[in-house]
Amino acid sequence: MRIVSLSVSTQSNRLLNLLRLQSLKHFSPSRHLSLQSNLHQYHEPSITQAVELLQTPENNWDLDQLRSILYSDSENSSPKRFFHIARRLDSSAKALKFFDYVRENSKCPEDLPLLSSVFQAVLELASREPSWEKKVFQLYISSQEQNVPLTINAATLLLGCLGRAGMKEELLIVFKALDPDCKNTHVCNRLVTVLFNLGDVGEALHVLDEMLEPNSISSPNDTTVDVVFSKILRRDRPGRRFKDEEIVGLVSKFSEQGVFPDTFKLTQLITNFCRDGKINRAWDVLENVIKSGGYVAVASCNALLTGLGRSNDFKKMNQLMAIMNDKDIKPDVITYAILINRLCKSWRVDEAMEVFDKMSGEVGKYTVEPDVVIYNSLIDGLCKVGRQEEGLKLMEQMRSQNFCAPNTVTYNCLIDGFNKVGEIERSLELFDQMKKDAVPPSVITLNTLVDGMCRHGRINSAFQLFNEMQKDGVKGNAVTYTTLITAYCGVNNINKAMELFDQMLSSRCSTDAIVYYSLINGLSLAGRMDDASMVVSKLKEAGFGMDVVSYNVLISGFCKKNKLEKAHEMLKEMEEVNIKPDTVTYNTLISHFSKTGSLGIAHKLLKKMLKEGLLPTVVTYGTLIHGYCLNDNIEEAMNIFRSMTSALEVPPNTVIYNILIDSLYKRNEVEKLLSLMNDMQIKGVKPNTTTYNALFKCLRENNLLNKAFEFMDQMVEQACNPDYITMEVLTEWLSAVGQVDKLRKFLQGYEVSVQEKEKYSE
DNA sequence: GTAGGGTTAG
Repeated sequence: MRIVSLSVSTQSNRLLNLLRLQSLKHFSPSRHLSLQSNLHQYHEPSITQAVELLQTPENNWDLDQLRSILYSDSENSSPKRFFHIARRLDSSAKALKFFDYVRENSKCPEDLPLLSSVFQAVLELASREPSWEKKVFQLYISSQEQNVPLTINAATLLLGCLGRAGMKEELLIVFKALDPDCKNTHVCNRLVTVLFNLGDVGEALHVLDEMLEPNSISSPNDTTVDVVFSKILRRDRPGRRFKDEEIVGLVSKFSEQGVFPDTFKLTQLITNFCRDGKINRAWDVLENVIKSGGYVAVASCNALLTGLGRSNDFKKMNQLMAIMNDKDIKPDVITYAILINRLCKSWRVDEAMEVFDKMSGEVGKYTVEPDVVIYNSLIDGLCKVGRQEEGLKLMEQMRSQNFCAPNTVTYNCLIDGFNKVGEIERSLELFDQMKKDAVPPSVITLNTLVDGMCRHGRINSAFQLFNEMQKDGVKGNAVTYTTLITAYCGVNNINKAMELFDQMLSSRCSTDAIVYYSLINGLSLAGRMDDASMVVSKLKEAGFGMDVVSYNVLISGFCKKNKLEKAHEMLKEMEEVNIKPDTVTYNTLISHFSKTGSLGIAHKLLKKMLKEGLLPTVVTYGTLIHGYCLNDNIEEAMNIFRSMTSALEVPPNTVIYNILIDSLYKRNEVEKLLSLMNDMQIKGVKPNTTTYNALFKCLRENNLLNKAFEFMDQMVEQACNPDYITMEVLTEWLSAVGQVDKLRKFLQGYEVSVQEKEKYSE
């Protein structure tokens, strides 16, 4: 029955047949029983007759008739015929009786192939009967006792059965006892498959090693490669994972023998290595296959290009493109998309445009037609470097090409581009055009517009747009809420931020940790620590975790409110959830203790920080210097200032100078202050408005008018804008001494630059 | 291929 069903050409049967045909190549013809050849021959009346005879109870067998059917001529008593008779019996018990009959009527050793064939049929039948697990191995033992060798197919079947039954020990016994010429590729493939299924990767690799020996009769074929790489790629399979070097080693050894993973598996291997950041391994795999002359599709190269692109390795990308060119692997639209995208992401838009031009071969005709993705990458790239107008031109070019109409992403990129240069009106125009163009806006369109408006002070309009778009069916998400919450916190509208947060929680909008972090930050900066703590609880209830930055934010907030026990609680919690305090954590604490006069504790913290392997930064020094200044110990502050530059090579910045300069002004030490101003100039640290404010106050105290004029000129020269404090100090002082003219000239110095600034921002 | 936050010193 099964033979008939095999000839039915359903797809799965065709596949089965293909597999069988493939393994045929490696069969020793004398042993192999082909199910393919001359099927009809085994349905001839004599076979049916024999089967009918053998189906009757053994004591009813018509022995004469049987003998005449089976042994009348030598052509009749072939292994193939015997096999097909045995296989059509309805139980292994009946087949076994037949086996005994043949054994009694056969001459040894000439008739051994007959016995082997009948035994294969016995095994096949037994493997489909209840309690096959026990039967199959027992049958094997008895065949061994009778010195009947296994056919290749019997061996394969047996290995499969023992594997399925989980009988690993028996499996290896059977394999080791096989005749050497029976251990061919087909059988070894089955063993390897079975060992993989049992999770014994080590033993499977051992078998593979033997297969890979030179001149092995079981040299690997396509099935071997398929089995091995299927296992490697399916990481959920039982048994240990393959080591990277094992994978690369197998590819290389298979390649040497001229067998290769198929395109799909090769690409998967490369993708997986790249995803794990092991790009060199991916490279080795592809290189091995290419060098050994295996077929490599462009998809596999694209996988590697993606990996190389992610690590910005343009050198290797070019190298790969050269190899592809050499091996005549034609780049496709994906290849170009990868190159163009990576170049754009690295701000190398002109080179990206060059690649884009290269895609077109003959004039006006593309060798590879660019697609929407490529256009969008380029438009985004152009916008990110401030070339919005060129981006718009590309969008027009898209319209003139078939099947390449601008889509939502195209518009999103351009809208973001105009946002980034502050041209919100043009962003909104594009948004209108989008509607006319029947390009549907997405939540990203919404978020991009909301972000642009918020960043340019139009928070309420942004909120309005959000509501309108919700009505039009574009629902906001966690990103929308983050943007709005951050913006409202930024203008100190904490209540509105909290309101939005509650709205988000009560709507069924998806949330993530970032929304919570944003609000925690806003609340902490506003000093609303109880609210901040409440949001932290909600974050945890929602199943999210805190990160080091958020802990720092809270610690800073608690310190400023002088709630040290709360800050300490946070530190304890960090330890519990295994988040190590970082430099900012230490800086925050050191700053607090410096300011409150506990410089001893501040130094202890500094020591601990160093012990943890964290290097002090300019901020660390700044906090300590500020601490000593506040505690009226400017000498020690200066000591630290000097040591930071000499010993540890942390260059001071404007803030450091401002701390010292402000302190010197308050102590009215004008000489030292001026010498620091000089020091700044030597070190190339630019003073800012805060610096000049302290300086002018000090100069006024000491009535050093000419010095003030000098620095007023310098301030104009450096385009450092005065603020209301500068104006207050200078106005009071200069009008008191009748030098309003100088003040007027000072302000005139800014007029040009102020106008220029406005021109730029237009 | 497109969107969000980010702490510490003046």
